[in-house]
Amino acid sequence: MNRTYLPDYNLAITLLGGQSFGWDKIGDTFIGFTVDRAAKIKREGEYILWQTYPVHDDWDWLSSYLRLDIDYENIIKEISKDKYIKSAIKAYPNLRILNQNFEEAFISFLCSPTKSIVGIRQCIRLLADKFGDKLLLDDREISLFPKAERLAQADINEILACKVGFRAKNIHEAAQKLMKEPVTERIQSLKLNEARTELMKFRGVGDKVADCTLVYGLGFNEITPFDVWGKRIMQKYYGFNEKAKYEDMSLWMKEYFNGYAAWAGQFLFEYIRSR
DNA sequence: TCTCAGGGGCGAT
DNA sequence: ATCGCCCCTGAG
Repeated sequence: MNRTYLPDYNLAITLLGGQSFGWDKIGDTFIGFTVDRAAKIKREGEYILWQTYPVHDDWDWLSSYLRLDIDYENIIKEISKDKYIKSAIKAYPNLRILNQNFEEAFISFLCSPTKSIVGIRQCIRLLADKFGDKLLLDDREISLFPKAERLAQADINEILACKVGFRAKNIHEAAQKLMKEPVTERIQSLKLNEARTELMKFRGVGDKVADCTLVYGLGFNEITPFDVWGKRIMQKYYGFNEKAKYEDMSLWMKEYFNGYAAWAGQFLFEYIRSR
């Protein structure tokens, strides 16, 4: 295991909250899989012990995944102007947003509609076991997140067997569409609004799935996804009424948090939902 | 055993 | 713009 100084990073809530679905805490070690790497991370005081697989010692990958390139202090400073956010930061210090692979985040959130987080996690593991590459983490075999290419080739019934229900068709279609043209490269090159429009052209992608993909898979900081909890919170704490539209709440958050709505939302929704 | 909501979105009105 | 339905699971 490598040892790296990283005091201000809340591994538990960042890795096990609802932004990525491939992580488990086994004993005091976080073990997770993504589409191209698996990793072990363990906190030791102000340091982390870590290893990556199948490529070992890949700090370039891990630091990018953990998104250590952003100016976290500044973001915290910016969003702390809101009193609820301030409380949330106090309750969950050092919560972060991960930088996930675009296709991985996209496919993950295609599994999410009307599912609980445990449900999504279960689907992702079944898909990984059926379609993902296998590799050995020391003494333990683990499946990587399936590549879109593999899902595109799959029989729809195989995908259905992963308990995704009516989402199977959406996942299959999306994977095929990602293979057809260089859609991934193109979407990754677009600005926020254009990328959002492109994502919404996929079957199964509405406001929520699009925004989750934009924030967790494409690195946009300036918007936040609203789930049912998010909507309730906006009503309870920020004066939106029951009829408030997704777009209205989204625009307001974008303005209010001035470029960092993603981070504000992450704190806010994590904080209130877990109470 | 049953009901119900769960980090929504689609398609018919 | 509204509303029933999509498939499946775990909680109550």
